[in-house]
Amino acid sequence: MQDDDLAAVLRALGHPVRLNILRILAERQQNQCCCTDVMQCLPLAQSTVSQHIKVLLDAGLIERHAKGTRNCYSLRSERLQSLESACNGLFAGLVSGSPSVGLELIAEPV
Amino acid sequence: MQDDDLAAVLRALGHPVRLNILRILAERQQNQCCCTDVMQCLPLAQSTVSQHIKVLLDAGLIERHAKGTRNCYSLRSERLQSLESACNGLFAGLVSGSPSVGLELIAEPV
DNA sequence: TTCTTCTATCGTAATTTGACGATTGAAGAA
DNA sequence: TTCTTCAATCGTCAAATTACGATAGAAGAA
Repeated sequence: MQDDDLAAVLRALGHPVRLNILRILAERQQNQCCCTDVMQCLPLAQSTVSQHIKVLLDAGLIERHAKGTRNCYSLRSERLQSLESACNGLFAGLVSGSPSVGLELIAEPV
Repeated sequence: MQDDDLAAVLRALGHPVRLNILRILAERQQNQCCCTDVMQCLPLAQSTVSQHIKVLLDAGLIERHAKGTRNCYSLRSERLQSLESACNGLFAGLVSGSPSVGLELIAEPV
């Protein structure tokens, strides 16, 4: 995952309401979950929820699929997985002290 | 790590310049790294770099220690570690579909 | 002391964010 | 058809973000 992309996704995650929306979607992933469902879990206006959903959509963290008269949302798990590995790479780089080199240099330092 | 805290830290991470600053600090963690050092790695004005550093400071991701006439910065690794585990918890919750319950419920679903 | 360096902060401006109500249009229901 | 529901989008507003140059004060160096 590219650096700007990682930053954009982290920024999208950087709001408590959006973290909650992701958790709400995760809880109901079996059932369909539309904007109203999310809205009823949050003390926010519909337009505000829709706006937060759009941020998550733009970050590629969730996807929309029309279901009759409603729009249903679900997590994009493959995107979450690549985010997870990007985060792991970031953290590993930050603690190892060599963020821009591969792991082989840890086994065989120059 | 609290939800608002996690969101605040993720938001602090959500800018490519700040990701770079963290990596720069990680690279030089042995040596001291001051604002000017960071500045020379980035195409930004000193005041802008200082501002980004402040965001990272406020998020608790780095710490400042005066070193003679300069201020040196270093990563707060214990903070990074708790962030890492919070992220792992978040991702685990999102993929498992039960973000607000403990892992024991995965072994013994109700 | 005076000079220089470092850097936090101030002031400013443009842009973005986060919230809201209102509107619009699509899709079923009556 | 008409009515209702759902939800994206628009317009607005206040606040925050991101960038910059300028300033100020602290700490060494000369």
